[in-house]
Amino acid sequence: MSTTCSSGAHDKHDVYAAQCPCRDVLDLLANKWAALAIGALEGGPLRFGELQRRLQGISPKVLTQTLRRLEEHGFLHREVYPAVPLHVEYSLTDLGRSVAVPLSALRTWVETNLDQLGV
Amino acid sequence: MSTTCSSGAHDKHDVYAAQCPCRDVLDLLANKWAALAIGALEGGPLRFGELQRRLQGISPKVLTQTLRRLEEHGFLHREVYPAVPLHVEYSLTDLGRSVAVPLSALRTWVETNLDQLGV
DNA sequence: CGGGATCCCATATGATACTG
DNA sequence: CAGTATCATATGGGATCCCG
Repeated sequence: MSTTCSSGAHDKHDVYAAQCPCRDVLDLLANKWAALAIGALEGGPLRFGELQRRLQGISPKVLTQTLRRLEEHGFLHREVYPAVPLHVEYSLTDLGRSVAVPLSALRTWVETNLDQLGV
Repeated sequence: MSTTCSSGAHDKHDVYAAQCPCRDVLDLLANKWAALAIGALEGGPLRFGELQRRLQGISPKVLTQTLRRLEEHGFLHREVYPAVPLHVEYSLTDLGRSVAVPLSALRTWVETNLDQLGV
């Protein structure tokens, strides 16, 4: 077994444990848009509209939801510049840059191995 | 920009493109159980019941759904041994073992950085 | 043992329109 | 510009029971 599957000792860091908070984090990252949003911010801060343009097909409502959840968990930072017209920038935190690494690896895997799949 | 965000040239391998099949694959992996199931099989073939015990909290219906989808996409193989009682084994294909790498990295990241998150 | 069949709900996702 | 408000839908997920 590669990962901890013992279940019983220290479930707190075992994604396979039912009540492990790890699962919440994994669920947060494992949705249709979170991984894409984080990846889009790897190149530097972006504004709401720029993000919406990059994440093709996302609606403003869903984009807001996604960004808010990621912000609550400390993956990204939201900076408001009070001006007219309004200016808001989203950027990765250290934690966000950290998780961006494995997420990028996954995205890259998909793009690279797409032809192996019957899609 | 780290990944391809140009959108216009070869969207076929750009997860950010709306109609890219990459997205379907990413969505397949990005659900509550798929990544866990693949990880559980990294140590070798497992039977249905064993999988259900490892993926704590999953119902038989959802486990079946998860396994079927992964099988359809070529990530794992389902082998039936006609005997009484019935014996069915699930194992990773080459493709499954391949994608298990980035997925493990993600799971490990979560388990490792859990304390950095307010959970 | 390994599911299939059902019923049901929560939530993620979506399309559109509107506003500070 | 950057969202919020609404309404609608899809589907993932869960619980239970049953069957070969």
